[in-house]
Amino acid sequence: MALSTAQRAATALRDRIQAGVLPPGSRLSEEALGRDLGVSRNTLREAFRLLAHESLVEHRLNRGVFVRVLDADDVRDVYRMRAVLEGAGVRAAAGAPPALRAAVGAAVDEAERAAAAGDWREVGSADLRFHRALAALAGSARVDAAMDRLLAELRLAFHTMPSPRRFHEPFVARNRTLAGLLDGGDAAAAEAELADYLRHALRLILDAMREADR
Amino acid sequence: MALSTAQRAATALRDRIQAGVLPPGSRLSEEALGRDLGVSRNTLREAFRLLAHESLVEHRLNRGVFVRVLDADDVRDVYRMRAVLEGAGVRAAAGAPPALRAAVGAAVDEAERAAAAGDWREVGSADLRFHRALAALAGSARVDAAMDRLLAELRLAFHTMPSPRRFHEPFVARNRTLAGLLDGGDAAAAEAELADYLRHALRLILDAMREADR
DNA sequence: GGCTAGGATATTGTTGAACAATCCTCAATG
DNA sequence: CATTGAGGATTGTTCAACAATATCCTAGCC
Repeated sequence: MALSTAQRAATALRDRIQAGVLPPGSRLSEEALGRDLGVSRNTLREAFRLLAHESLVEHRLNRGVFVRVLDADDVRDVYRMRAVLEGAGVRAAAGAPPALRAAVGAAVDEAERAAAAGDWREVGSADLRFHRALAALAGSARVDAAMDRLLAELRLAFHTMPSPRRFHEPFVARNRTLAGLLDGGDAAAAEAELADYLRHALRLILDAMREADR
Repeated sequence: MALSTAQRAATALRDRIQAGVLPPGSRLSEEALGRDLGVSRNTLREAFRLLAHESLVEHRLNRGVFVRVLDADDVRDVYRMRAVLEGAGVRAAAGAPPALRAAVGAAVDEAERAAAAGDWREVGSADLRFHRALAALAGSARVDAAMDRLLAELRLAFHTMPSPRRFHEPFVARNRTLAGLLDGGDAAAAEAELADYLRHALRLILDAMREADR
């Protein structure tokens, strides 16, 4: 037992949330979930704190914990922060270790392979890996951790996307373009491409959210 | 009672940590602290989770929680992340709302007043406010939150600084310089000044840490 | 003397039950 | 229709107990 019971309960909940079994807005009843997962209320509460730390869940005093709901403002802010972290990575690309630079290209390769196979779910996660690799170029553990939290949050919003293909397909080519600019050492162009990419992706998500609201 | 018992316990512990009553490395005994604060072990554990979220405290399975100890690598990484967040703020300064830009200047004013009065502790916290205001120029709630966590972590390292004056005095003038460059709209110069400022501050802290290790 | 094994001790991890405090529902009232 | 209040459900907190794990000390060995 390398992990505590609370950590295992948190993992079980995290899986259910990201699989969509517990959709955003759901209230997580301590009694029902505790019975379901076979842990006591106190332990479940510790698990809740862990998930709250990851912003997957929101704790409201005396009202319980709820699966996080991202509104349009949240999504806009997530993209602002993405621009900060990924932008830092892109600017640091020239001086970054070869291993980190290679990870960027590898993620693009995987996305292209998955796209060719029509596996859009895998395209999505390769896309996340690509952008995580961009931020990692900054060479900071804290930037990496912040990026991970950010992407976990973003995954919540992806649940409202109707067609994974329509959302991910346009970005495979853009990722390739961006990786090419980085390899070529054209930092300014890479930064501009990244900024435009993020604007584009943000617009698609916001459109989908407006759509889903009706 | 707007705050939960756990939150109040966390506040009490946070105060003791930042006041140096509980120095980095201290083990926080559940029983002793629970008796001391008048809360149960379960509630204290919830408070621990909150502080762990702020990186003030570290939870090791089956060994308890300890006041966080920053080593040299941690401090270097904190400054890498500061460069990312504050750099983003500086680059966004031109387009930032007037209220946010005014906050930058106000923090410098306060630091100068405190320096004139010889209150070096207040100079230190005005300095933190200044840099928080820089990051805030990015206009992102998530950047603000990340910056707050970062500065809370950094405060832990400040405890090893022998002379607050020697550490804070040189930076009052540099902050003024930086604010001037921002007001003048010279973004590139401001960015360069920020980078050099951070290098300078990092070096002072690392020197002090090496000193303290003997 | 120094090292290892093993057990006593202390601390954390987890549980279940109990009660207090708070929120939500919904019917009765004006 | 808005308000109020009782009742029920859920969270907040405590307590006591036991299990699991780490730490420390001692005895025995080389």
